[in-house]
Amino acid sequence: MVAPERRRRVTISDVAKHAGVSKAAVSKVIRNDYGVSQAMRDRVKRAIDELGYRPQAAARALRGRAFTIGVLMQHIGIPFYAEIVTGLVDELAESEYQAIMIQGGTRDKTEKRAIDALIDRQVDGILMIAPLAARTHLEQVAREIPTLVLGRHDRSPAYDSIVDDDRVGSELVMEHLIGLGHRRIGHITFDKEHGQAADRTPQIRAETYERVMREHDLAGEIAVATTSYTEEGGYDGARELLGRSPRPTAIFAGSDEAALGVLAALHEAGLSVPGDVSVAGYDNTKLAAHPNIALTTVNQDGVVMGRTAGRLLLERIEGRTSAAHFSVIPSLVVRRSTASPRPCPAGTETQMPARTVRDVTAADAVRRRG
Amino acid sequence: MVAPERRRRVTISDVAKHAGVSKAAVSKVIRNDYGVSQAMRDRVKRAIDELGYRPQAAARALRGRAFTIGVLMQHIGIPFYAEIVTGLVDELAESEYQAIMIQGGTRDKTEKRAIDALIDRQVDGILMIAPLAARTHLEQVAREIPTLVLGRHDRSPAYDSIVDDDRVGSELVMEHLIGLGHRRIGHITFDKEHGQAADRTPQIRAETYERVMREHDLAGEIAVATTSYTEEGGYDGARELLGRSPRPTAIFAGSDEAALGVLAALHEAGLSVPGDVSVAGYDNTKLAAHPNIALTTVNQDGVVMGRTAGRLLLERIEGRTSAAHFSVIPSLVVRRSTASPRPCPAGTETQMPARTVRDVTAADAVRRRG
DNA sequence: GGAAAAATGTGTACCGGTCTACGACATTAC
DNA sequence: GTAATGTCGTAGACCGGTACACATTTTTCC
Repeated sequence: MVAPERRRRVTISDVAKHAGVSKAAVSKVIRNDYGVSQAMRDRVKRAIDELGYRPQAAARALRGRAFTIGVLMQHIGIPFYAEIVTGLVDELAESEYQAIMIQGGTRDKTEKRAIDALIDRQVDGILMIAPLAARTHLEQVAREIPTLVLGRHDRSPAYDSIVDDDRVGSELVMEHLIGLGHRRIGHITFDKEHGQAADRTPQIRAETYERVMREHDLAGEIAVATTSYTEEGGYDGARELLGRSPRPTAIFAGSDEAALGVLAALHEAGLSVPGDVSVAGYDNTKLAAHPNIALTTVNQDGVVMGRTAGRLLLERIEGRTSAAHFSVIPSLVVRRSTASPRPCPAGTETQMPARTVRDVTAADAVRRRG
Repeated sequence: MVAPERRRRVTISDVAKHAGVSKAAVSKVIRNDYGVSQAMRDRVKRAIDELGYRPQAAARALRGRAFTIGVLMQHIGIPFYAEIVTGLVDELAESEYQAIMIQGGTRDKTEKRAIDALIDRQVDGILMIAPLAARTHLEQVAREIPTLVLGRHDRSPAYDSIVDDDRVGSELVMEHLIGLGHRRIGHITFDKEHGQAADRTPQIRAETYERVMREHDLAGEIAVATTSYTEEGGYDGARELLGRSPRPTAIFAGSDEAALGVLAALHEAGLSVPGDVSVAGYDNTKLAAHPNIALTTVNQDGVVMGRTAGRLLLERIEGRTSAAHFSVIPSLVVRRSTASPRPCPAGTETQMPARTVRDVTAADAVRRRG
């Protein structure tokens, strides 16, 4: 067997020669530039097809664009991030741009390396999902490359941003629980001491929890456990809240991850859900939807966020200079983990619709902000 | 406020000028090339630090390497893929290479576009996780760029490959169930009719199931439902198996996804797990580990696979031409979804350790194959 | 001490595109 | 008929690196 001789790739010069025109002409056709006759266009396009030519991104990047959008995320295994990427990829599908993902990890140092890697690869735009970096660093990056930050509440005129409206989401949960008749509602949050919190999300959720409690004259029932938004954090937080007397009849965990820990703690304590304690989360992760878990939670439409991100980035690349900030309205997903505090007649299970999603349309869900 | 004037990036020429040497010298230092004195090295390195220079990947790619490994996957939200990437990133951390991920989607066309995108971006190596493409196409890609295919059983001398040893994994499940005393064990598999199956994985699992049944003189009890490896497939398959009389006391679903569907179907039928029916899956997804699900399943060490993939790709890039094929030995994770078929005395729950993972060390888990 | 060998640094042609400047030609205006 | 304008195509510099060829030292060895 002959060694597989690596055949040289077809270049723009090959196409030019094959079509009997100049390199410049081919380039113009590829980029849909001005100053090409229809005849020329057809001719070049035929040559491109015949040779199976595809421009090399690296060469293009050197002078013009790389036609690449870089997406930075801590970890690729997070379902919500996957939704965002789905939306982004969807939006970019019609364009010539390609999305590439890079893992930044959970440490400042590794994230910086990842961001640098994207810049070094000349991406045309960067979508940062919940980055750890300091705001000044983000602004510095944005000065070099169109940047969109998703999931952080600290806006900047230097870059676009998209966030979930955590106020609305938290209100939805609280009004739901209170509407069911709960009064002793606990909350699990976290602060900087317990992990990397470059963002105010937990604060907003906790503040809203307290505000709604007060608005319903339940200030005396406020009970917050400050741990972290992880399964362990939820577990610890739940144990703390359950230790109080009287114990809460409902727990609003700041995140689904934490809510899973809460469920584990309740399971261990021999308490039933929602019979003894109702549980609600935030984020609508895939786990939350599973019938064996059936967690009431808040859904952020990641796909819409991703689509919007793609659109905004393309706009920026096309030259927009003013910053755009979007807030996406979440919706409540009621499942079987929440019910009225009074137990139902023995033997019958709470009859809540298993997967009622009060969805808003994409158009409603996104609203432009000042 | 002054418009943020985009400052020109520091280039190799800037460094050369600042250090008072030639471009070529700087390039040599960067690449650790032969023919540089220690004095020169120090001088250039200082200049690099002082200016904060980082080479531009696009420019490097044009002539030499891009220092980029491309990872193709259907979807970034799959936890097992995330593990692989973790291992890969870990392995690459010491090198100068960076991993970028790209979504291929679930259709041939979108996958092809993604692969082309990687090639156009001049990546130095491609890791394809369970690609859909035909073998000939993969070989064609491998002729251009060092390629490693993960999770497909069809080897080729053109590219390296890493697979889970599905025979061993399936044996582990079956021996476990039979060891518990089960005889009527059903299996859920899928075939090409029910989805994209470029690979023989389901076949191997199903064949092993049947073989082990026969080896234990249980040929008469063999019951296979052919649906798909999805939650819906598991649901449908379980309903089919449960319809038989007598119904199986255990179900070995070909994948965790399918197992989740099985659980849903059992739940709906009012059957308890593992009291009435034991359930085992394959893949050890994150869901399977959750206490509310606690599924007995087979764990493939994705991190080890990723690390191995990284090492093999770097070897290839360095010039290895012979193909390497690795098989990773999985391990059984026993959780609460499996127990002996005879119900325990009423009131006590089956006492199985919740999260016993019989782990093999990384060294044992990977073994080289002809 | 002198020749051969090794070590070190530089000049410069690339890589494959993009893009500006410019020339040739056609069309319209006066 | 000539000038002005517009359309179309090409030449060639350029992007920021790499790597080869070569000149110039320095070292090694008799």
